[in-house]
Amino acid sequence: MQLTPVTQKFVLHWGEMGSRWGINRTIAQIHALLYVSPEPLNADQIAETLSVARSNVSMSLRELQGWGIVQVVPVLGERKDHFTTQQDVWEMLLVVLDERKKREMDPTLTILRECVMEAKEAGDSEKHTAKRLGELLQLVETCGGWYGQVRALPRPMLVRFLKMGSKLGKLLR
Amino acid sequence: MQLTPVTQKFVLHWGEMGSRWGINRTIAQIHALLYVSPEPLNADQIAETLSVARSNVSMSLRELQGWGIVQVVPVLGERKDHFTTQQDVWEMLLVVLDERKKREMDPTLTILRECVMEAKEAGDSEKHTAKRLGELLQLVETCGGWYGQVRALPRPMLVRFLKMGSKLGKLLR
DNA sequence: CAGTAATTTCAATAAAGACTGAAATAACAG
DNA sequence: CTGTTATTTCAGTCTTTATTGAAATTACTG
Repeated sequence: MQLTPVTQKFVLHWGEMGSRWGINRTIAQIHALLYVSPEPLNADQIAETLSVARSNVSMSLRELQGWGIVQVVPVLGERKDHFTTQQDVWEMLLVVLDERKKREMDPTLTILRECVMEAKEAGDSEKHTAKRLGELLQLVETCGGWYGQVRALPRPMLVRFLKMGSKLGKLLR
Repeated sequence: MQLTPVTQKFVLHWGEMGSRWGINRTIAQIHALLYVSPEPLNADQIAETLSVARSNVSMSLRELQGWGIVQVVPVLGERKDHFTTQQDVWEMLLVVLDERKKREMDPTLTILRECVMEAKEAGDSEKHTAKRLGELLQLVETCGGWYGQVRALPRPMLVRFLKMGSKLGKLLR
């Protein structure tokens, strides 16, 4: 397996972006590779193509499966596991957002609620803190609630909604 | 300067979240500290409170200023620089989103466009790649365009829009 | 059941990233 | 100017995170 120039460019960039968003570079590269690959790949092919250790690929694939964006597919006449990623980009985006919401936003909500409670109990000395954290909490809650609504839209409507863009202003009056 | 339990809890959590999103832990902690502080703080106070080196604080503050969410404020009768962060959480969110769009989304758009072009030029052999990257490009463009629209809404309308949530479904029919 | 292939685990190592402190520079006061 | 205070820079060090490869485990095949 040999990367074409285009694929290589994309894979490298995707890895770079991943690492800026707190995702391990190699994991992001594997994801990119699977995304553009016309066929499912097995772990050895991935390792060879990206020049990383087989064991690293194994762990990374597991991680990606944990995120729900990579899955094993059986390939006829092949004994090794083969892997693909979500082909529908919208679905992929939503799955990632769901997961990050669960992993980062929800715990943040919990902590913020606790902090606001505790700050209120502490009385005057923490009045300012309570106010600030309360505002932050509200923001996170609002965004979370909004996402929940959007998430529940049937796909075509969601896409329509996002493409609508320019009509937003009018719509809201 | 001594952190209260509530503040400490918040600062630590914020630092943790930061690092999951590709933002240096200390930088995120400083931001959190400034956010809840009733008054602007100088670099020495920050260093002492968070137990990090003065020089580290200096670099981190510079980074935060680069992101546009921390600024210097003059304090009467004080010679040292004092720092605050955006008090309005919505403004803060938008500033961060703008910046990440500029730093990560825009370059990604550029690369994707180039890749799609090159893949098309390469003919049949890259047909599949062209299709995949084209779909991804479309997604990123759609999201970017939508954000631009939302970003342009006057603040109150933006908040109203996000709080509306539940009416979204009906609205779109 | 062997025997072989595939995968995973994990201790050791390497690489990347973050932090410090000493020294340089800049800003100010008298 | 000169002395003092404040800030920044950056080479070296430390910490964390990522990666490897050998060994163990698991999954198949005949």
